[in-house]
Amino acid sequence: MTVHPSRSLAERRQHAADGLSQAAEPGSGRGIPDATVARLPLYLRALAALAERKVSMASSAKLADAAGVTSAKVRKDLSHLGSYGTRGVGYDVDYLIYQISRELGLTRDRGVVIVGVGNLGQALARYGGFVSRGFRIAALLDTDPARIGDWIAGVCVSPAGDLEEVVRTEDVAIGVITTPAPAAQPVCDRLVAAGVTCILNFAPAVLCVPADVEVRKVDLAMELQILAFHAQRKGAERGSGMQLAEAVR
Amino acid sequence: MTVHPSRSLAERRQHAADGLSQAAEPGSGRGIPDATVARLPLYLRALAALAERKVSMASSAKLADAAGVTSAKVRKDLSHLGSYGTRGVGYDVDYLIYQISRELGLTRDRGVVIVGVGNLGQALARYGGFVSRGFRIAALLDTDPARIGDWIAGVCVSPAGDLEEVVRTEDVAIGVITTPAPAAQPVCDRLVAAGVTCILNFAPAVLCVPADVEVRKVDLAMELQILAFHAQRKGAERGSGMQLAEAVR
DNA sequence: CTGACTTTGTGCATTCGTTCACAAACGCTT
DNA sequence: AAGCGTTTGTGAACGAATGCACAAAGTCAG
Repeated sequence: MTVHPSRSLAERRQHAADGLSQAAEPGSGRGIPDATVARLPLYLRALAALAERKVSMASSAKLADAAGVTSAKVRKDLSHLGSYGTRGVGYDVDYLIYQISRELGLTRDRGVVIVGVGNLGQALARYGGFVSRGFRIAALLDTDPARIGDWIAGVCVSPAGDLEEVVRTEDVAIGVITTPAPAAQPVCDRLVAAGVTCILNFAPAVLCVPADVEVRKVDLAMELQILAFHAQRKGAERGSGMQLAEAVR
Repeated sequence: MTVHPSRSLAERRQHAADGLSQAAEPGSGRGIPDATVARLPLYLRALAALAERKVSMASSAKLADAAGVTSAKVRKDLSHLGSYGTRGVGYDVDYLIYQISRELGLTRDRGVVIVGVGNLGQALARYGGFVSRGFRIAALLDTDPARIGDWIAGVCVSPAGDLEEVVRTEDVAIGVITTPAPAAQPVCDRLVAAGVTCILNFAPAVLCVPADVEVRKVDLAMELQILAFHAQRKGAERGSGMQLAEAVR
Protein backbone atom coordinates (compact mmCIF):
# COMPACT_ATOMS: atom_id res chain seq x y z
CA MET A 1 0.00 0.00 0.00
CA THR A 2 1.39 3.32 -0.96
CA VAL A 3 -0.40 5.40 1.59
CA HIS A 4 1.07 8.74 2.40
CA PRO A 5 1.18 9.16 6.16
CA SER A 6 1.38 12.96 6.27
CA ARG A 7 -1.20 13.64 3.67
CA SER A 8 -3.07 16.83 3.06
CA LEU A 9 -5.66 18.50 5.20
CA ALA A 10 -8.14 16.67 7.39
CA GLU A 11 -8.62 12.99 6.89
CA ARG A 12 -8.64 11.44 3.51
CA ARG A 13 -11.65 9.25 3.06
CA GLN A 14 -10.88 5.98 1.44
CA HIS A 15 -11.76 6.59 -2.17
CA ALA A 16 -12.24 3.02 -3.22
CA ALA A 17 -11.12 3.38 -6.80
CA ASP A 18 -7.60 4.56 -6.38
CA GLY A 19 -6.36 2.50 -9.27
CA LEU A 20 -3.99 4.38 -11.44
CA SER A 21 -4.78 7.96 -10.61
CA GLN A 22 -1.67 9.48 -9.21
CA ALA A 23 -1.45 12.93 -10.73
CA ALA A 24 -4.89 14.16 -9.76
CA GLU A 25 -4.33 14.44 -6.04
CA PRO A 26 -8.03 14.36 -5.27
CA GLY A 27 -9.49 16.49 -2.56
CA SER A 28 -6.38 18.45 -1.92
CA GLY A 29 -7.87 21.27 -3.94
CA ARG A 30 -4.57 22.60 -5.14
CA GLY A 31 -5.12 23.11 -8.79
CA ILE A 32 -8.82 23.86 -9.18
CA PRO A 33 -9.30 26.14 -12.21
CA ASP A 34 -10.91 29.49 -11.57
CA ALA A 35 -13.73 28.73 -13.96
CA THR A 36 -14.55 25.63 -11.93
CA VAL A 37 -14.43 27.45 -8.61
CA ALA A 38 -16.82 30.04 -9.99
CA ARG A 39 -19.32 27.30 -10.78
CA LEU A 40 -19.14 25.40 -7.50
CA PRO A 41 -21.64 27.73 -5.78
CA LEU A 42 -23.94 27.18 -8.74
CA TYR A 43 -23.82 23.44 -8.25
CA LEU A 44 -24.35 23.93 -4.56
CA ARG A 45 -27.54 25.84 -5.24
CA ALA A 46 -28.75 23.24 -7.69
CA LEU A 47 -27.99 20.45 -5.25
CA ALA A 48 -29.83 22.26 -2.47
CA ALA A 49 -32.88 22.52 -4.71
CA LEU A 50 -32.68 18.80 -5.47
CA ALA A 51 -32.28 17.92 -1.81
CA GLU A 52 -35.36 19.98 -1.03
CA ARG A 53 -37.30 17.78 -3.43
CA LYS A 54 -36.05 14.70 -1.62
CA VAL A 55 -33.81 13.66 -4.50
CA SER A 56 -30.99 11.61 -3.02
CA MET A 57 -29.02 10.75 -6.15
CA ALA A 58 -28.40 12.81 -9.27
CA SER A 59 -26.57 12.07 -12.50
CA SER A 60 -24.34 14.66 -14.11
CA ALA A 61 -27.03 15.21 -16.74
CA LYS A 62 -29.67 15.96 -14.13
CA LEU A 63 -27.35 18.19 -12.19
CA ALA A 64 -26.34 19.98 -15.37
CA ASP A 65 -29.95 20.69 -16.18
CA ALA A 66 -30.59 22.06 -12.70
CA ALA A 67 -27.52 24.28 -12.87
CA GLY A 68 -27.92 25.41 -16.47
CA VAL A 69 -24.65 24.00 -17.81
CA THR A 70 -23.57 20.96 -19.81
CA SER A 71 -23.12 17.53 -18.28
CA ALA A 72 -19.53 17.32 -19.47
CA LYS A 73 -18.74 20.50 -17.59
CA VAL A 74 -20.32 19.13 -14.44
CA ARG A 75 -18.29 15.95 -14.60
CA LYS A 76 -15.01 17.72 -15.32
CA ASP A 77 -15.62 20.28 -12.61
CA LEU A 78 -16.50 17.69 -9.99
CA SER A 79 -13.59 15.53 -11.00
CA HIS A 80 -11.30 18.30 -9.78
CA LEU A 81 -12.62 17.80 -6.28
CA GLY A 82 -12.09 14.07 -6.36
CA SER A 83 -13.99 10.96 -7.37
CA TYR A 84 -17.20 11.53 -5.51
CA GLY A 85 -19.52 9.94 -8.07
CA THR A 86 -20.50 6.33 -8.63
CA ARG A 87 -20.36 5.06 -12.18
CA GLY A 88 -23.66 3.82 -13.47
CA VAL A 89 -25.48 5.65 -10.69
CA GLY A 90 -24.49 9.28 -10.30
CA TYR A 91 -23.68 11.51 -7.37
CA ASP A 92 -25.09 11.34 -3.85
CA VAL A 93 -26.74 14.69 -3.35
CA ASP A 94 -26.11 15.14 0.36
CA TYR A 95 -22.55 13.91 0.19
CA LEU A 96 -21.77 16.19 -2.73
CA ILE A 97 -23.29 19.15 -0.90
CA TYR A 98 -20.98 18.41 1.99
CA GLN A 99 -17.92 18.05 -0.20
CA ILE A 100 -18.50 21.24 -2.15
CA SER A 101 -19.30 23.14 1.03
CA ARG A 102 -16.08 21.92 2.53
CA GLU A 103 -14.10 22.85 -0.57
CA LEU A 104 -15.59 26.34 -0.54
CA GLY A 105 -14.86 26.72 3.14
CA LEU A 106 -18.48 27.10 4.12
CA THR A 107 -18.34 24.59 6.93
CA ARG A 108 -16.92 27.18 9.23
CA ASP A 109 -18.70 30.51 9.57
CA ARG A 110 -16.95 33.53 8.15
CA GLY A 111 -17.13 37.09 9.29
CA VAL A 112 -17.92 39.74 6.71
CA VAL A 113 -17.65 43.48 7.15
CA ILE A 114 -19.71 45.82 4.97
CA VAL A 115 -18.27 49.29 4.50
CA GLY A 116 -20.75 51.89 3.27
CA VAL A 117 -24.33 51.71 4.43
CA GLY A 118 -26.05 53.44 1.54
CA ASN A 119 -28.81 51.96 -0.56
CA LEU A 120 -26.79 49.01 -1.66
CA GLY A 121 -25.07 48.37 1.64
CA GLN A 122 -28.40 48.30 3.43
CA ALA A 123 -29.88 45.99 0.82
CA LEU A 124 -26.97 43.60 1.20
CA ALA A 125 -27.22 43.67 4.97
CA ARG A 126 -30.88 42.77 4.79
CA TYR A 127 -30.36 40.20 2.05
CA GLY A 128 -31.08 36.83 3.62
CA GLY A 129 -28.82 34.93 1.26
CA PHE A 130 -25.74 35.90 3.19
CA VAL A 131 -26.61 34.73 6.65
CA SER A 132 -28.33 31.60 5.42
CA ARG A 133 -25.12 30.43 3.79
CA GLY A 134 -22.81 30.73 6.73
CA PHE A 135 -21.72 34.32 6.39
CA ARG A 136 -21.95 36.41 9.52
CA ILE A 137 -22.14 40.18 9.24
CA ALA A 138 -19.44 41.20 11.70
CA ALA A 139 -20.02 44.91 11.24
CA LEU A 140 -21.66 47.64 9.21
CA LEU A 141 -19.44 50.69 8.88
CA ASP A 142 -20.12 54.19 7.63
CA THR A 143 -18.73 57.68 7.97
CA ASP A 144 -22.09 59.45 8.05
CA PRO A 145 -22.90 60.36 11.69
CA ALA A 146 -26.60 60.29 10.84
CA ARG A 147 -26.41 56.59 10.07
CA ILE A 148 -24.19 55.51 12.94
CA GLY A 149 -26.24 53.82 15.60
CA ASP A 150 -28.95 52.61 13.23
CA TRP A 151 -29.85 48.96 13.53
CA ILE A 152 -30.05 47.07 10.25
CA ALA A 153 -30.80 43.37 10.14
CA GLY A 154 -29.84 43.08 13.79
CA VAL A 155 -26.48 44.79 13.37
CA CYS A 156 -25.63 48.26 14.62
CA VAL A 157 -23.94 50.68 12.24
CA SER A 158 -20.52 51.61 13.62
CA PRO A 159 -18.21 54.47 12.68
CA ALA A 160 -15.68 53.71 9.97
CA GLY A 161 -12.91 54.25 12.47
CA ASP A 162 -13.74 50.91 14.04
CA LEU A 163 -12.62 49.07 10.92
CA GLU A 164 -9.26 47.85 12.14
CA GLU A 165 -10.58 46.79 15.52
CA VAL A 166 -13.52 44.87 14.04
CA VAL A 167 -11.34 43.05 11.54
CA ARG A 168 -8.97 42.02 14.30
CA THR A 169 -11.42 41.01 17.01
CA GLU A 170 -13.97 39.31 14.74
CA ASP A 171 -11.41 37.58 12.51
CA VAL A 172 -12.91 39.04 9.35
CA ALA A 173 -11.54 37.59 6.14
CA ILE A 174 -13.92 39.20 3.64
CA GLY A 175 -14.63 42.88 3.15
CA VAL A 176 -17.52 44.26 1.11
CA ILE A 177 -17.16 47.79 -0.25
CA THR A 178 -20.40 49.62 -0.99
CA THR A 179 -19.12 53.17 -0.65
CA PRO A 180 -19.18 55.89 -3.29
CA ALA A 181 -16.39 55.50 -5.83
CA PRO A 182 -13.94 58.06 -4.38
CA ALA A 183 -13.94 56.35 -0.99
CA ALA A 184 -13.35 52.88 -2.37
CA GLN A 185 -9.56 52.89 -2.66
CA PRO A 186 -8.88 54.37 0.79
CA VAL A 187 -11.28 51.90 2.37
CA CYS A 188 -9.66 49.10 0.41
CA ASP A 189 -6.21 50.11 1.64
CA ARG A 190 -7.38 50.09 5.22
CA LEU A 191 -9.04 46.69 4.82
CA VAL A 192 -5.87 45.22 3.35
CA ALA A 193 -3.69 46.80 6.00
CA ALA A 194 -5.96 45.34 8.66
CA GLY A 195 -5.48 41.85 7.26
CA VAL A 196 -8.45 41.30 4.97
CA THR A 197 -7.43 39.15 2.01
CA CYS A 198 -10.68 38.97 0.04
CA ILE A 199 -12.68 41.96 -1.14
CA LEU A 200 -16.00 42.26 -2.90
CA ASN A 201 -16.21 45.66 -4.54
CA PHE A 202 -19.50 47.23 -5.58
CA ALA A 203 -18.06 50.72 -6.05
CA PRO A 204 -17.50 51.77 -9.66
CA ALA A 205 -13.75 52.12 -9.23
CA VAL A 206 -10.66 50.09 -10.03
CA LEU A 207 -9.01 48.86 -6.85
CA CYS A 208 -5.28 48.53 -6.51
CA VAL A 209 -4.24 45.76 -4.12
CA PRO A 210 -1.19 43.60 -3.37
CA ALA A 211 -0.90 40.39 -5.35
CA ASP A 212 -2.00 38.19 -2.48
CA VAL A 213 -5.37 39.89 -2.08
CA GLU A 214 -8.33 38.62 -4.07
CA VAL A 215 -10.74 41.19 -5.45
CA ARG A 216 -14.04 40.51 -7.14
CA LYS A 217 -16.09 43.35 -8.50
CA VAL A 218 -19.78 43.73 -9.17
CA ASP A 219 -20.69 46.78 -11.21
CA LEU A 220 -24.39 47.15 -11.82
CA ALA A 221 -24.11 49.92 -14.37
CA MET A 222 -21.56 47.83 -16.25
CA GLU A 223 -23.92 44.89 -16.45
CA LEU A 224 -26.63 47.08 -17.90
CA GLN A 225 -24.24 48.49 -20.47
CA ILE A 226 -23.23 45.03 -21.60
CA LEU A 227 -26.89 44.18 -22.02
CA ALA A 228 -27.44 47.42 -23.90
CA PHE A 229 -24.84 46.28 -26.42
CA HIS A 230 -26.72 43.07 -27.03
CA ALA A 231 -30.03 44.90 -27.16
CA GLN A 232 -28.66 47.15 -29.85
CA ARG A 233 -27.21 44.22 -31.76
CA LYS A 234 -30.53 42.42 -31.77
CA GLY A 235 -32.37 45.58 -32.62
CA ALA A 236 -30.15 46.19 -35.64
CA GLU A 237 -30.89 42.73 -37.00
CA ARG A 238 -34.58 43.47 -36.86
CA GLY A 239 -34.28 45.79 -39.82
CA SER A 240 -32.86 43.12 -42.12
CA GLY A 241 -33.89 39.51 -42.38
CA MET A 242 -34.84 37.87 -39.12
CA GLN A 243 -35.93 34.31 -38.77
CA LEU A 244 -37.86 34.69 -35.54
CA ALA A 245 -39.54 38.04 -35.42
CA GLU A 246 -42.40 38.06 -32.96
CA ALA A 247 -43.22 34.40 -33.19
CA VAL A 248 -43.05 33.94 -29.44
CA ARG A 249 -46.55 33.37 -28.21
CA MET B 1 -46.63 29.27 -23.55
CA THR B 2 -43.08 28.15 -23.20
CA VAL B 3 -41.31 27.03 -26.28
CA HIS B 4 -39.01 24.27 -25.05
CA PRO B 5 -40.04 23.24 -21.54
CA SER B 6 -37.65 20.32 -21.15
CA ARG B 7 -34.96 21.61 -23.44
CA SER B 8 -31.51 21.50 -21.95
CA LEU B 9 -30.07 24.98 -22.14
CA ALA B 10 -26.66 23.72 -23.06
CA GLU B 11 -25.69 26.05 -25.81
CA ARG B 12 -27.37 29.27 -24.76
CA ARG B 13 -24.61 31.83 -24.75
CA GLN B 14 -22.78 30.34 -27.65
CA HIS B 15 -23.71 32.17 -30.79
CA ALA B 16 -21.78 35.38 -31.01
CA ALA B 17 -23.17 36.35 -34.37
CA ASP B 18 -21.14 33.92 -36.39
CA GLY B 19 -23.46 34.03 -39.31
CA LEU B 20 -21.15 36.34 -41.15
CA SER B 21 -17.52 35.47 -40.82
CA GLN B 22 -16.50 38.94 -41.90
CA ALA B 23 -15.75 41.23 -39.00
CA ALA B 24 -13.55 43.77 -40.71
CA GLU B 25 -16.29 46.39 -40.96
CA PRO B 26 -15.29 48.85 -38.23
CA GLY B 27 -18.54 50.74 -37.86
CA SER B 28 -20.83 47.77 -37.82
CA GLY B 29 -18.66 45.89 -35.33
CA ARG B 30 -20.26 42.53 -35.89
CA GLY B 31 -17.70 40.13 -34.50
CA ILE B 32 -16.68 41.72 -31.21
CA PRO B 33 -15.65 39.00 -28.74
CA ASP B 34 -17.72 38.72 -25.58
CA ALA B 35 -14.68 39.32 -23.40
CA THR B 36 -14.06 42.59 -25.19
CA VAL B 37 -17.66 43.72 -24.92
CA ALA B 38 -17.54 43.04 -21.19
CA ARG B 39 -14.58 45.41 -20.88
CA LEU B 40 -15.92 48.27 -22.95
CA PRO B 41 -17.92 49.73 -20.04
CA LEU B 42 -14.74 49.55 -17.99
CA TYR B 43 -12.87 51.61 -20.55
CA LEU B 44 -15.77 54.00 -20.70
CA ARG B 45 -15.54 54.58 -16.96
CA ALA B 46 -11.78 55.07 -17.13
CA LEU B 47 -12.13 57.49 -20.02
CA ALA B 48 -14.79 59.46 -18.18
CA ALA B 49 -12.43 59.80 -15.23
CA LEU B 50 -9.67 61.03 -17.53
CA ALA B 51 -11.99 63.50 -19.23
CA GLU B 52 -12.95 64.85 -15.83
CA ARG B 53 -9.29 65.61 -15.23
CA LYS B 54 -9.12 67.50 -18.53
CA VAL B 55 -6.96 64.83 -20.16
CA SER B 56 -7.60 65.03 -23.88
CA MET B 57 -5.30 62.29 -25.17
CA ALA B 58 -4.40 58.98 -23.60
CA SER B 59 -2.06 56.20 -24.68
CA SER B 60 -3.06 52.56 -24.35
CA ALA B 61 -0.67 52.31 -21.40
CA LYS B 62 -2.33 55.17 -19.56
CA LEU B 63 -5.79 53.87 -20.33
CA ALA B 64 -4.78 50.41 -19.20
CA ASP B 65 -3.59 51.80 -15.91
CA ALA B 66 -6.84 53.64 -15.36
CA ALA B 67 -8.91 50.57 -16.18
CA GLY B 68 -6.79 48.04 -14.34
CA VAL B 69 -5.85 45.90 -17.33
CA THR B 70 -2.83 45.47 -19.60
CA SER B 71 -2.03 47.81 -22.46
CA ALA B 72 -2.02 44.97 -24.98
CA LYS B 73 -5.55 44.11 -23.98
CA VAL B 74 -6.64 47.72 -24.43
CA ARG B 75 -5.15 47.91 -27.90
CA LYS B 76 -6.62 44.62 -29.05
CA ASP B 77 -10.02 45.43 -27.60
CA LEU B 78 -10.15 48.86 -29.17
CA SER B 79 -8.91 47.53 -32.48
CA HIS B 80 -12.13 45.53 -32.71
CA LEU B 81 -14.08 48.76 -32.86
CA GLY B 82 -11.88 50.21 -35.59
CA SER B 83 -8.73 52.27 -35.87
CA TYR B 84 -9.58 55.13 -33.59
CA GLY B 85 -6.07 55.74 -32.28
CA THR B 86 -3.18 57.74 -33.69
CA ARG B 87 0.19 56.02 -33.79
CA GLY B 88 2.81 57.82 -31.84
CA VAL B 89 0.18 59.78 -29.96
CA GLY B 90 -2.59 57.66 -28.49
CA TYR B 91 -6.36 57.92 -28.37
CA ASP B 92 -8.48 61.05 -28.24
CA VAL B 93 -10.42 60.73 -25.01
CA ASP B 94 -13.63 62.45 -26.06
CA TYR B 95 -13.74 60.77 -29.43
CA LEU B 96 -13.18 57.35 -27.90
CA ILE B 97 -15.90 57.97 -25.34
CA TYR B 98 -18.25 58.73 -28.18
CA GLN B 99 -17.26 55.68 -30.19
CA ILE B 100 -17.57 53.25 -27.29
CA SER B 101 -20.86 54.79 -26.23
CA ARG B 102 -22.16 54.36 -29.72
CA GLU B 103 -20.97 50.77 -29.91
CA LEU B 104 -22.68 50.00 -26.62
CA GLY B 105 -25.83 51.67 -27.79
CA LEU B 106 -25.80 54.30 -25.08
CA THR B 107 -26.42 57.20 -27.42
CA ARG B 108 -30.11 56.48 -27.40
CA ASP B 109 -31.84 56.15 -24.06
CA ARG B 110 -33.10 52.72 -23.12
CA GLY B 111 -36.07 51.79 -21.01
CA VAL B 112 -35.52 49.37 -18.15
CA VAL B 113 -38.18 47.66 -16.12
CA ILE B 114 -37.38 46.39 -12.62
CA VAL B 115 -39.52 43.53 -11.38
CA GLY B 116 -39.49 43.00 -7.63
CA VAL B 117 -39.25 46.01 -5.36
CA GLY B 118 -37.66 44.40 -2.32
CA ASN B 119 -34.42 45.49 -0.70
CA LEU B 120 -32.38 45.00 -3.82
CA GLY B 121 -34.93 46.36 -6.25
CA GLN B 122 -35.27 49.52 -4.23
CA ALA B 123 -31.53 49.92 -3.98
CA LEU B 124 -31.18 49.56 -7.75
CA ALA B 125 -33.96 52.05 -8.39
CA ARG B 126 -32.25 54.59 -6.19
CA TYR B 127 -28.81 53.81 -7.56
CA GLY B 128 -27.77 56.87 -9.51
CA GLY B 129 -25.47 54.97 -11.83
CA PHE B 130 -28.36 53.83 -13.97
CA VAL B 131 -30.00 57.08 -14.84
CA SER B 132 -26.72 58.90 -15.26
CA ARG B 133 -25.71 56.50 -18.02
CA GLY B 134 -28.74 56.78 -20.23
CA PHE B 135 -30.95 54.15 -18.67
CA ARG B 136 -34.47 55.21 -17.91
CA ILE B 137 -36.48 53.30 -15.34
CA ALA B 138 -39.68 52.70 -17.28
CA ALA B 139 -41.42 50.97 -14.39
CA LEU B 140 -41.09 49.36 -10.99
CA LEU B 141 -43.30 46.31 -10.64
CA ASP B 142 -44.30 44.24 -7.64
CA THR B 143 -47.06 41.91 -6.56
CA ASP B 144 -47.24 43.15 -2.97
CA PRO B 145 -50.28 45.47 -2.64
CA ALA B 146 -48.56 47.22 0.26
CA ARG B 147 -45.80 48.43 -2.04
CA ILE B 148 -47.90 49.42 -5.03
CA GLY B 149 -48.29 53.15 -5.19
CA ASP B 150 -45.04 53.89 -3.38
CA TRP B 151 -42.80 56.42 -5.07
CA ILE B 152 -39.15 55.40 -5.34
CA ALA B 153 -36.62 57.61 -7.10
CA GLY B 154 -39.42 59.43 -8.84
CA VAL B 155 -41.09 56.30 -10.15
CA CYS B 156 -44.37 54.87 -8.90
CA VAL B 157 -44.53 51.15 -8.08
CA SER B 158 -47.08 49.49 -10.35
CA PRO B 159 -48.76 46.10 -10.06
CA ALA B 160 -46.99 43.23 -11.79
CA GLY B 161 -49.96 42.84 -14.08
CA ASP B 162 -48.88 45.96 -15.92
CA LEU B 163 -45.76 44.23 -17.19
CA GLU B 164 -46.88 43.54 -20.74
CA GLU B 165 -48.38 46.97 -21.18
CA VAL B 166 -45.30 48.77 -19.87
CA VAL B 167 -42.94 46.78 -22.06
CA ARG B 168 -45.04 47.55 -25.11
CA THR B 169 -45.76 51.21 -24.55
CA GLU B 170 -42.35 52.18 -23.22
CA ASP B 171 -40.35 50.08 -25.70
CA VAL B 172 -38.47 48.31 -22.94
CA ALA B 173 -35.57 46.16 -24.11
CA ILE B 174 -34.02 45.27 -20.76
CA GLY B 175 -35.67 43.62 -17.79
CA VAL B 176 -34.18 43.41 -14.32
CA ILE B 177 -35.40 40.62 -12.07
CA THR B 178 -35.05 41.22 -8.34
CA THR B 179 -37.79 38.93 -7.13
CA PRO B 180 -37.45 35.97 -4.78
CA ALA B 181 -36.11 32.88 -6.52
CA PRO B 182 -39.41 31.05 -7.06
CA ALA B 183 -40.92 34.01 -8.91
CA ALA B 184 -37.94 34.48 -11.22
CA GLN B 185 -38.81 31.99 -13.96
CA PRO B 186 -42.48 33.01 -14.32
CA VAL B 187 -41.47 36.66 -14.44
CA CYS B 188 -38.77 35.84 -16.96
CA ASP B 189 -41.26 34.00 -19.18
CA ARG B 190 -43.60 36.98 -19.13
CA LEU B 191 -40.79 39.40 -19.94
CA VAL B 192 -39.68 37.29 -22.88
CA ALA B 193 -43.23 36.84 -24.13
CA ALA B 194 -43.69 40.60 -23.96
CA GLY B 195 -40.68 41.11 -26.19
CA VAL B 196 -37.80 41.77 -23.80
CA THR B 197 -34.59 40.35 -25.25
CA CYS B 198 -32.09 41.18 -22.48
CA ILE B 199 -32.47 40.19 -18.86
CA LEU B 200 -30.42 40.97 -15.79
CA ASN B 201 -31.18 38.40 -13.12
CA PHE B 202 -30.45 38.97 -9.45
CA ALA B 203 -32.58 36.10 -8.22
CA PRO B 204 -30.68 32.97 -7.16
CA ALA B 205 -32.28 30.81 -9.83
CA VAL B 206 -31.32 29.44 -13.22
CA LEU B 207 -33.42 31.01 -15.94
CA CYS B 208 -34.50 29.09 -19.02
CA VAL B 209 -34.93 31.32 -22.06
CA PRO B 210 -35.02 30.99 -25.85
CA ALA B 211 -31.69 31.15 -27.63
CA ASP B 212 -32.19 34.70 -28.86
CA VAL B 213 -32.56 36.17 -25.38
CA GLU B 214 -29.47 37.35 -23.52
CA VAL B 215 -29.32 36.69 -19.79
CA ARG B 216 -26.74 37.99 -17.37
CA LYS B 217 -26.86 36.98 -13.76
CA VAL B 218 -25.56 38.61 -10.62
CA ASP B 219 -25.65 36.40 -7.57
CA LEU B 220 -24.38 38.05 -4.43
CA ALA B 221 -24.23 34.92 -2.32
CA MET B 222 -22.29 33.24 -5.10
CA GLU B 223 -19.69 35.99 -5.14
CA LEU B 224 -19.19 35.64 -1.42
CA GLN B 225 -18.81 31.88 -1.72
CA ILE B 226 -16.16 32.26 -4.39
CA LEU B 227 -14.30 34.63 -2.08
CA ALA B 228 -14.72 32.19 0.78
CA PHE B 229 -12.88 29.61 -1.29
CA HIS B 230 -9.94 31.94 -1.74
CA ALA B 231 -10.05 32.96 1.90
CA GLN B 232 -9.80 29.34 2.93
CA ARG B 233 -7.00 28.69 0.47
CA LYS B 234 -4.98 31.60 1.80
CA GLY B 235 -5.84 30.80 5.39
CA ALA B 236 -4.68 27.21 5.09
CA GLU B 237 -1.31 28.22 3.76
CA ARG B 238 -0.83 30.73 6.52
CA GLY B 239 -2.01 28.84 9.56
CA SER B 240 0.02 25.70 9.16
CA GLY B 241 1.84 23.73 6.56
CA MET B 242 -0.87 21.17 6.25
CA GLN B 243 -1.39 21.60 2.59
CA LEU B 244 1.31 22.17 0.05
CA ALA B 245 3.20 19.10 1.11
CA GLU B 246 6.67 18.29 -0.03
CA ALA B 247 5.40 16.52 -3.11
CA VAL B 248 4.78 19.73 -4.99
CA ARG B 249 8.19 21.22 -4.73
C1' DC C 1 -21.22 -15.57 -13.62
C1' DT C 2 -22.44 -13.31 -17.63
C1' DG C 3 -24.16 -9.91 -20.39
C1' DA C 4 -26.82 -5.69 -21.19
C1' DC C 5 -27.16 -1.13 -19.76
C1' DT C 6 -25.94 3.19 -17.35
C1' DT C 7 -22.86 6.76 -15.95
C1' DT C 8 -18.45 8.52 -14.45
C1' DG C 9 -13.86 10.16 -15.29
C1' DT C 10 -10.57 11.63 -18.60
C1' DG C 11 -7.50 12.04 -22.83
C1' DC C 12 -7.85 14.73 -26.98
C1' DA C 13 -9.20 18.19 -30.19
C1' DT C 14 -11.08 22.65 -30.66
C1' DT C 15 -12.35 27.06 -29.61
C1' DC C 16 -11.67 31.20 -27.07
C1' DG C 17 -8.83 34.62 -24.76
C1' DT C 18 -4.39 36.64 -23.42
C1' DT C 19 0.39 37.89 -24.04
C1' DC C 20 4.34 38.86 -26.84
C1' DA C 21 6.86 41.13 -30.19
C1' DC C 22 7.45 43.98 -34.01
C1' DA C 23 6.55 46.46 -38.42
C1' DA C 24 4.02 50.39 -39.85
C1' DA C 25 2.55 54.99 -38.93
C1' DC C 26 2.73 59.36 -36.80
C1' DG C 27 4.71 63.87 -34.62
C1' DC C 28 8.65 66.47 -33.93
C1' DT C 29 13.18 68.25 -34.62
C1' DT C 30 16.77 69.42 -37.48
C1' DA D 1 13.28 65.70 -46.34
C1' DA D 2 15.25 62.78 -43.39
C1' DG D 3 16.01 60.84 -38.98
C1' DC D 4 14.44 59.83 -34.28
C1' DG D 5 11.48 58.48 -30.62
C1' DT D 6 6.82 57.07 -29.58
C1' DT D 7 2.67 54.39 -30.00
C1' DT D 8 -0.72 51.82 -32.53
C1' DG D 9 -2.43 47.71 -34.72
C1' DT D 10 -1.80 42.93 -35.48
C1' DG D 11 0.18 38.33 -36.63
C1' DA D 12 1.79 34.59 -33.95
C1' DA D 13 2.74 32.02 -29.80
C1' DC D 14 0.80 30.63 -25.78
C1' DG D 15 -2.52 29.20 -22.29
C1' DA D 16 -7.09 28.30 -20.48
C1' DA D 17 -11.63 26.52 -21.02
C1' DT D 18 -14.93 23.91 -23.45
C1' DG D 19 -16.89 20.01 -25.96
C1' DC D 20 -16.40 15.21 -27.66
C1' DA D 21 -15.90 10.50 -27.36
C1' DC D 22 -14.92 6.42 -25.11
C1' DA D 23 -12.85 3.04 -21.84
C1' DA D 24 -13.43 1.83 -17.10
C1' DA D 25 -16.49 0.83 -13.53
C1' DG D 26 -20.57 0.36 -11.60
C1' DT D 27 -25.87 -1.69 -11.30
C1' DC D 28 -29.23 -5.00 -12.38
C1' DA D 29 -31.59 -9.15 -14.29
C1' DG D 30 -31.58 -13.85 -15.05
